[in-house]
Amino acid sequence: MKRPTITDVARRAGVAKGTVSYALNGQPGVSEETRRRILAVAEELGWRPNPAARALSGSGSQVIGMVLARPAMLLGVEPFLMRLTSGIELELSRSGFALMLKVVGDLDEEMAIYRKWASERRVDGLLILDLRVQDPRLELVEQLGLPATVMGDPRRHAGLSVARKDETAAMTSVVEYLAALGHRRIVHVAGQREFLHIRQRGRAFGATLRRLGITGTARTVYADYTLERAAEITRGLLAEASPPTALIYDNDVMAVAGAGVAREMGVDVPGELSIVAWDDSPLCQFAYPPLTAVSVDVVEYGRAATELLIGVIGGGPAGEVTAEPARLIPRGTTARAKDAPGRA
Amino acid sequence: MKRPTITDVARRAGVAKGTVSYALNGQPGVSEETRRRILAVAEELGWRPNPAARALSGSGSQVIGMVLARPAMLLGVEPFLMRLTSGIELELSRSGFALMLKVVGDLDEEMAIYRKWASERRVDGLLILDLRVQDPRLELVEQLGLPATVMGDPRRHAGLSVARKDETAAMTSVVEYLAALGHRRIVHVAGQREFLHIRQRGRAFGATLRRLGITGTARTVYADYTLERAAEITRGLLAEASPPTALIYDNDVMAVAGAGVAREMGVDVPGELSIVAWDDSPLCQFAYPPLTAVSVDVVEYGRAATELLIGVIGGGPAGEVTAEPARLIPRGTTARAKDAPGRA
DNA sequence: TACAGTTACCGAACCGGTTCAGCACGCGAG
DNA sequence: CTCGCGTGCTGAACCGGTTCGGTAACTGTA
Repeated sequence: MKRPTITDVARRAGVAKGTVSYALNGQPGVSEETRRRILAVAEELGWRPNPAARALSGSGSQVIGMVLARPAMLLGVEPFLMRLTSGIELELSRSGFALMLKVVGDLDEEMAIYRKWASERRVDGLLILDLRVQDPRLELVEQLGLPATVMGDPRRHAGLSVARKDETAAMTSVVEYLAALGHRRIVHVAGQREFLHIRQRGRAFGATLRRLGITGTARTVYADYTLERAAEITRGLLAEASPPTALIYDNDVMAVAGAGVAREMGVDVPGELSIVAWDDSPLCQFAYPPLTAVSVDVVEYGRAATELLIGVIGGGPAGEVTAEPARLIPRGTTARAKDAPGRA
Repeated sequence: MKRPTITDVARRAGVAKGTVSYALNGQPGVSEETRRRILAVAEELGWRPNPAARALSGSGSQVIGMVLARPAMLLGVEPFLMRLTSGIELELSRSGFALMLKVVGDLDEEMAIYRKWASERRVDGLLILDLRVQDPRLELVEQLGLPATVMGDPRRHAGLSVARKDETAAMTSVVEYLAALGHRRIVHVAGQREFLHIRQRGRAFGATLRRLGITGTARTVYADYTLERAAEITRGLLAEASPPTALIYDNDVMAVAGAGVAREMGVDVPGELSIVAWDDSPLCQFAYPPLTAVSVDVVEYGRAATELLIGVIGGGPAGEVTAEPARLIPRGTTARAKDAPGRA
């Protein structure tokens, strides 16, 4: 009834343990015939490797780790994460790796987990999310010697792999789109300013406006990703003497909340106010009116990042990938600005 | 530079490996003085246990597993999952366990993972989600001998722990609430009929209606949790000759989609149509109008289920917990039925 | 004082793999 | 025929813990 070990296979096949190990791992030093026989016996006995034993004798644990450092309240509202996870799993399944997930409250706890995992050899590599502007994790991880893929676009990345996403190009296209609709008073209701990708969007937002010669009301306001703040900010903006005619929200749920506030205040969307949501999701499609959204193939992004990581764990060099450019999907929340000058 | 092992600690403390092991695990057979000395040395050297070594010599892996069998499309739209995970982590952190997460496409793959994990001793226990009406997983898991907590309310549970949630009481209170508002034409737009909790809600829905003497239009319609179906169904219902005056959705995102459809069709919410969402979330609060919702403390539910599991892994008997009763939180999407008879 | 029982510790086996040194054998070259 | 070398396999050490049998020293009892 007990699970067969490599010793059982060896005995049954009439060879030494070591030989079985070589055969099962496709290493040289075993004749083709013996290898076939060993594989047949292993199959027959239903042998499965014991990851603990493997991990103990130097091989990795076949596990990659991912830590989410977000207040519990914020976790639920992000479809992004689950879709990313789907993508990660896609790649993990092919390579037989498993995913260790940890949810913590802040960056310090996250780094404590990295230290723990490293010292316990719990994971072979890390996926690093939610890059900060000055991110202490990169240095730590490099110092710990753990392979990692950084998801985002860091300036310095200390020999780690990077899965980039071009926030700048995406934001530029959004602003250009709104500008082409005649919007001049545009506000970017952003997520937490600590996040690098948010900062990058903010910069691109400002830069594009300047390039297009749009000045004045246009600005970025940081909302820390909570819906409370997003609603509050939107309320404030719409109550201004000369309110914005277009709002860009850094995620879909904030956008829904924002649209709600507009409606509550009697501001017509998209008649008087255009809204763009970042990160398209089913919610965007089925809200009313359906939200114009910036769509990124998050699943593929997660998959590619994981592929990169597995490559490094396998001994390859650190690499880079860049996610496919985001696409702006116009739906029902964007329209020509009410006060737009007629087409030139 | 290498990480200290138990042997290093033993040498440094001048005792045998075995003694160190006993001391570090708080087992008897070591004098108080020696124990203190060993602990001091371990601390000084920064010793950390190697989980692989522990797992290899009989102890568990200190990991619990959770498999999500849902089509990738459905994953993103469920705040429920992330909040549940927060609760799970709460308990795992105290006990030093880690969470292994796997996302698969269907129940067969899920069971394959269970077999794999069991044979590889990857996990010490399982959290089983999304209970089906006839759920083949329960038997499998019992057969594999893996401790598990079943989240839901199964008829038979084969010696496994159960974390119950009283769907019946919750649904009953929702129906009573709507009935008290004068609603007679109520439809329950349900999730997938395969899920046991959905079925339980459906039954409770019907039973309560019968008890209250409400018959006719009232019924449950299964929407499979996709927003497409939910929107489509809502559209169909509202187009009927005698459309429902109240809709109960099995999750918050379907409810938002439903409210959108109503608006699109010119049906006033809550004037002409009341809407209740299951699983309260920030989205419910900040949608407009804010959604009346059934609120469950999902975080605590996850925590309690995990506590139960850890108990069983620690050798305790299988147990049961029941989540705190759901609370109905009236917000802006429910009102007195338009055609309600005056108060008696 | 002799003996049994306890306490505190030692030493070794063991978990299930990986890896390396070494050995036997066969084959081609000289 | 002998030497040298590559091939194919063996046996053992090793990874870092846990656990168990054994034993020396100490304690209590008759």
